[in-house]
Amino acid sequence: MTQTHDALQVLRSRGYRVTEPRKRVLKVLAEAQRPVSPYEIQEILQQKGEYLNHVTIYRVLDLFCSLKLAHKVLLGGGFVRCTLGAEDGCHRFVVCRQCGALREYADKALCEEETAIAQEFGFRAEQHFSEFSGICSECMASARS
Amino acid sequence: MTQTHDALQVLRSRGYRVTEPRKRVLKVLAEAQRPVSPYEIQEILQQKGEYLNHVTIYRVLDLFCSLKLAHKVLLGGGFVRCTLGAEDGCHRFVVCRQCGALREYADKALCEEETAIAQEFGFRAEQHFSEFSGICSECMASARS
DNA sequence: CTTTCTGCAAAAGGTTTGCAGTTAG
DNA sequence: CTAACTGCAAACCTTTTGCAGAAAG
Repeated sequence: MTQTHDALQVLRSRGYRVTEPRKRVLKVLAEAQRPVSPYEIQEILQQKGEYLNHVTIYRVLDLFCSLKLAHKVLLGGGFVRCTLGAEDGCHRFVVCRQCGALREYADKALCEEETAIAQEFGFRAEQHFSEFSGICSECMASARS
Repeated sequence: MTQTHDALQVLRSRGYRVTEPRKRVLKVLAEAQRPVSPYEIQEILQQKGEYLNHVTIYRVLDLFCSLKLAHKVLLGGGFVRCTLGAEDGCHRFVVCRQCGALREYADKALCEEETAIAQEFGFRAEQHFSEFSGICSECMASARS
């Protein structure tokens, strides 16, 4: 995972230390295919026999979010690795309401439209952040509803 | 507020009772210019000398959300009156990161674009829900940052 | 070695549940 | 009157804080 390696570089270059807990949380986020909550991260680690105090996990996630290495997904309330380095200030997610599967994307056109709408309301747009829920192909196949 | 009156009609027509607590919570939501949390609602009511148990507020909000009379805003975690009757399944918000001021809007073009993006990922879009943060005109004026 | 980070204990919020009593219709 | 609703108590889960000891660089 070069991506994980890059993240560690970000830590180092900003003067933060590369520690075992930080590497573990990063790995869980990288391997999770969906947003995971602090306590879920703890459980996942416990299954590998790697214990981390939940307070530590909270603090690591806080740090990661401030460095844009992770992102707090609001629908459901978990955390995900940020997969986007480009398109700054634009984090868009599709979340499957059934299984929680998540895809991140960025879209310039959407940002421009939203910025225009914001201006009509007297707002200056900064962070474009959107989540929308639907159902993924796998869940669509399994549940005929 | 005819809107409040309409909401009471929705309750009645769906077989729910129109009670004092429900009217009070509805009024607070209607008067609030920003998302309010359950405990904030309790405080606002207390200032008017109207006490409600927090559990009741939670249950009223749950009901309102299920009837689409209210909406849970994820940024910040409060609740707002749903101002949209039309454009079903489309709830978009601009939130001021400074003062929490909020505007709700719907936009068909955005929905269509998002639906198309979802399809590329194999998702069928259902609820279009977006929030984006910025800064409102008042906060822009007061803080020159 | 020194500063940063982690773990522990504990507290502080937020949210949910069960049940008895109240109230709307 | 009766089903629906509220209040209370208590449990539960999540998040935060302070401090002493451990570890990175």
